[in-house]
Amino acid sequence: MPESRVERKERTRRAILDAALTLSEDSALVALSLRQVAKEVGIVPTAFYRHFTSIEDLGLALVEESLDTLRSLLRELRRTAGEDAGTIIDGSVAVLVEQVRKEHAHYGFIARERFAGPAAVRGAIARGIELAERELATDLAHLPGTDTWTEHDLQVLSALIVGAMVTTAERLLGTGPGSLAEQRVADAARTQLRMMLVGARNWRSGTP
Amino acid sequence: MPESRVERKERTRRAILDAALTLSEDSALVALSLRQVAKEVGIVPTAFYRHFTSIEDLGLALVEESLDTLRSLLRELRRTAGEDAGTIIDGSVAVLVEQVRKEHAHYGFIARERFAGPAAVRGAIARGIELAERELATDLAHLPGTDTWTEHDLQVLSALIVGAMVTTAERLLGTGPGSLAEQRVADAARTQLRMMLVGARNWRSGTP
DNA sequence: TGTACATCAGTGAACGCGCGTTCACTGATGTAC
DNA sequence: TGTACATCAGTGAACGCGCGTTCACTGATGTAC
Repeated sequence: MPESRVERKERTRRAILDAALTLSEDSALVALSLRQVAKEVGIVPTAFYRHFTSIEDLGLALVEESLDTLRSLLRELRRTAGEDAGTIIDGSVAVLVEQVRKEHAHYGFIARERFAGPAAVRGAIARGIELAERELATDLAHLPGTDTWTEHDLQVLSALIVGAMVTTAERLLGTGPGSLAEQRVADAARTQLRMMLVGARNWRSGTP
Repeated sequence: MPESRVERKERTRRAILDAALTLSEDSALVALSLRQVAKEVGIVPTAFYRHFTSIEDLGLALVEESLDTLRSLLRELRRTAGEDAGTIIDGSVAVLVEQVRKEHAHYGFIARERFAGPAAVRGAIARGIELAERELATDLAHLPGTDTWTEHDLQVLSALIVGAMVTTAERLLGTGPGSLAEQRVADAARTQLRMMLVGARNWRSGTP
């Protein structure tokens, strides 16, 4: 049974998105040209318009699917929780490494566009990270030992942890899968999370 | 006394660097064109070649002076140290806020090019941040209470602190000078440093 | 101090190139009867 | 099942535009004597 028209169209659309991710890999979305993308996909430049109204439109689609990937990471991280602190830490770092490996194109895209992208893209990424901070703050509030914490301190700790995870993800992007460097980054991340955990356990809100 | 030829040349060179920083502000170095820069400066495109051999050459000059700014921040931070922990934290955050305000163009440039820039630029920025991590690790080793720490743990804590400072600087870039948002970011940074300090004080290397 | 020459930052015309976008088209797939 | 028509992903020529780079130039500043 041959490919239907909609299947073929979807396949080309997917190829355009993948080509855009590949081509922007060692530069930025803003440096991408419609003709480059079309050439990489193997279609004529004008055929691009059957799938996207402009390069900006393509960029927004990439942001959306990259943020989807980010949201699925958050879901996966929460799914892993529930055990004791040490297990949560090891499990979370393992999930982070695995997800960054599996969707490295999306995470690379987010890292690149977070500050260098168009204003709309930067805003969307910032909101995605803020969402992660708020969700983590809520989770932290339900943990034992945080009943004396102010909401503000929970939010600040959450931002610290998310920031460390973002930095870890960015470092992972610079290492090869299964490499010694990757193991060192993952190991440092686990130690950092443990240090923050020790800090949190000994923290009393209101202490100067 | 009229401007000498070398003075005038230096002034134009400075104007080109400033125009490049301004024009790349809401996009990236890669999106900058020689003709745009020349127009902004008020010279004819070909006059650009009297000062730089290419846009890439201009980019490298911007990286160098941005990294100089980063190094002067590190020097300033170390100069402030020597007092008790609370004073060090308040002083460091104050210095960071002040420096990011004063040289926001350079810090913005670093934030943008850190992941989206050409490989040579990304490498230079990464080395600048690694240098900060190593220097801080050395400073931490000379502090009382860290004698039981392994070198590895000192390095990891250092990376955690530098990462939080980098994230703080990036957040400051998104706030207005003297704004409420700026105060909130500075306040969160102080609290985060205190939390990490509490973690460090209760940390024992080798603890699982 | 005055003159003759050298230097060189900035000019302006010209080039070939890749860009986004328009338009009329082709021909395979899908649908109505 | 067969035919006639509609849809629409992809084609190919053409356009005007901004780009980096070349080249010969101008005229003010600097230097040698």
